[in-house]
Amino acid sequence: MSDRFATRLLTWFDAHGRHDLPWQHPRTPYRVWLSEIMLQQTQVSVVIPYFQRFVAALPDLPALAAAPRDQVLALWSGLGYYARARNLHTAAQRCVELHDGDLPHDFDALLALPGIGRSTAGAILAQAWDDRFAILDGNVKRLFARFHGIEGWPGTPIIEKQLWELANAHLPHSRLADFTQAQMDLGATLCTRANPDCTRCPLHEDCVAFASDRTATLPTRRPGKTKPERETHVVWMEDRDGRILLQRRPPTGVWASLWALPQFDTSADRDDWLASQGCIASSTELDAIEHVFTHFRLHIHPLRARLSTARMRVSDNDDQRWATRDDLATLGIPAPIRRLLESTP
DNA sequence: AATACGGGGTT
DNA sequence: AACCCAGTATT
Repeated sequence: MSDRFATRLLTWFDAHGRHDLPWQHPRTPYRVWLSEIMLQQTQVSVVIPYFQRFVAALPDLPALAAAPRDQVLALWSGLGYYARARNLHTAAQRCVELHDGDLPHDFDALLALPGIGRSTAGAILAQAWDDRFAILDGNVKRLFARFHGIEGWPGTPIIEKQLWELANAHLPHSRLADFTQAQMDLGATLCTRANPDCTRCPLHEDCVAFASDRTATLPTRRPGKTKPERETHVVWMEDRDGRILLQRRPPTGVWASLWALPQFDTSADRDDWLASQGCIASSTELDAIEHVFTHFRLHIHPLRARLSTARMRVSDNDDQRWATRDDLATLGIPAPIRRLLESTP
């Protein structure tokens, strides 16, 4: 049986969909997987240069599995949600151990890999193998919330369950890769969050939101909440040769395992640490940097300190290192810290 | 069921 | 300045 939704969407896709995304040529399971992970909560235009750089450095799954963790994080640096990079790396190694160096062609085996949930597993199977699985990303949620007039924030399990059922109900029996891509292309180009272009939409005749003039209020917005503010103090320490002291962040929490500046909750803690570090020739407070996360707003107070000696008592190790300006490009560094280090003379 | 997890784009 | 984006893992 042919679903009008799927039929019309596929016809539209052939004429107006995106057929030139980098992960579509060639469309291998590895490249599909990598793109799906990078695209989690991240816009296509942002992902493209990262994807190109990543596959140039690590062109296949065994290369990724064999790469040092720091290289993977460096390739990810600036994309955010760094657990994605660590999970990707771990999953690649598991594929080498368990699946002969390939991504498994099996829903449950994909789901068992770190970083792959229900939607990404479906996306990989549909895109790489034309298997009949639904996805439910932001685009698909928006499409079906509007098409069927579903009220309620899609973040709640009740609404999400309804949307999964609709996504499955509209699945065609062929062209699953194209159907998957078509939903995302429609959501990205016509059925956009703001000002959807309904007159050009192949589905508007059957769309509940269009018929009832509710495209502006569907899908229902997330309930608003005020963000807490947090403060942190960092020390930008330079030796006489201009090398910068970096410390590895703890393995969990914000910026897990990335290289950042020594960081303290209070200026008193910072000063205690500084006093223990030997001869400081000079120190200057720099302007605070504001950085907004999903769940809080962080004010970073940098102190720039210059050492009168060539190097400190501490030597390079796995959690602490003196980096030259050139080294910064090869390391995984949080975006605001990188901006600070690279924008200040 | 709620929260943690980045960074950038859009309006 | 909100709000959102090709979500997943943890609690």
